[in-house]
Amino acid sequence: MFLSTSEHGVDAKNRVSVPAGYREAVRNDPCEGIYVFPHFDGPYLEGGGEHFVQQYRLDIARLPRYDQLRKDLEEAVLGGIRRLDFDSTGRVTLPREFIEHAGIDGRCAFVGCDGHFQIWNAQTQADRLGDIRARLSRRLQDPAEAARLGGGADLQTLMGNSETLSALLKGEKL
Amino acid sequence: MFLSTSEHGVDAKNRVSVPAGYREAVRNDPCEGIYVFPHFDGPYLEGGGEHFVQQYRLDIARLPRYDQLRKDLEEAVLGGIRRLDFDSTGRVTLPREFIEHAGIDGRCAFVGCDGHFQIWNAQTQADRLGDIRARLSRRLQDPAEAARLGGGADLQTLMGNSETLSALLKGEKL
DNA sequence: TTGTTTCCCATAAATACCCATGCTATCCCA
DNA sequence: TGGGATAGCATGGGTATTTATGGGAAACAA
Repeated sequence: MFLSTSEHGVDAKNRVSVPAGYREAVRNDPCEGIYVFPHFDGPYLEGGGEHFVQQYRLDIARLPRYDQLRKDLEEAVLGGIRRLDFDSTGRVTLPREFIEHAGIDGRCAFVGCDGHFQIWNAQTQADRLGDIRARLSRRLQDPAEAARLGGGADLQTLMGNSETLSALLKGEKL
Repeated sequence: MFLSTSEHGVDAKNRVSVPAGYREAVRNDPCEGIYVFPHFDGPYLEGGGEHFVQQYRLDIARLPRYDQLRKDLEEAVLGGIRRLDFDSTGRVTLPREFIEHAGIDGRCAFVGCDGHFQIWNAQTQADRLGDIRARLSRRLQDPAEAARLGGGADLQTLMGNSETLSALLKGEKL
């Protein structure tokens, strides 16, 4: 999966090398490339492999057909997604509107988030990181917030407490 | 499937290039073209390939024979659909009434929504996108709304990502 | 005719493809 | 342990191909 952050240059043709580890993560996908869209939540792009798109399609398909949230997601997410194919050296070309949305000028940062990744203007991302760390530090001092993060139960405990997991372990289907 | 948004010019003969990726998506259909109709939900057209039409036929066929909803859908959807064939360079000619319905003047935007796509007046679509993003961003800050969209990772996802968990769920011991 | 549609060709811009270079971390052997 | 060889990665730039789009000739309908 997608892990770690790395910074890359974006050349005059809007090409950028996708981190080798990310390419490795999508090696078994049917197509040689990544799916990316301008995120609605801020000046950054979100992307991933086949599985990443499937997850959005699934989430959207679960909503009622004429639900406003569904229609919005279809247009903003599915309508925004573009498949970016790797060239022979593992680069992709960013569409101009993506570059504008993320305010990328020369350098960008890939931030791995397990099942997906983000692409930021390199400087913006670097600045954000400090704020994010400070916020986390502050928030997790609140026991209630800390508890949301797993509450201290490890897998063993979960297995003992969860009927679903127990069922699974007995070979039943979800 | 149909993904991504792209803007194209509509010339004096009402011709417009269908995005290459969309043509690719219907390559295996029996006919060289797309099916389009003026949507009842707003000033835009909706279209797709063979599969798109079949889906509507199925949905409608499932309704009782003399149901008003069925009759309306038959007339508005099935009656509105036209097959637009590609010319040798991948363009289609939009019927006059389609152009009027969508208020297209010079430029239009194709918005891919997975199984189908929409065609908007380019400016209208650009303006809407800003609103949609803002609405989504706002809505998904509400934990209740966010939860509708899948919430935390489900077990299947976790299983796909973690060898340890997969092993666990298959009954192996830690 | 006159207006409309279909087919064909021309061109410009955007995109994909190819090969070359420099950097760095790693390995191997003295 | 040091230093050169090596492999993988990031990056630069030239060329070919595809795509979008404009316009004209031929076929068709009113």
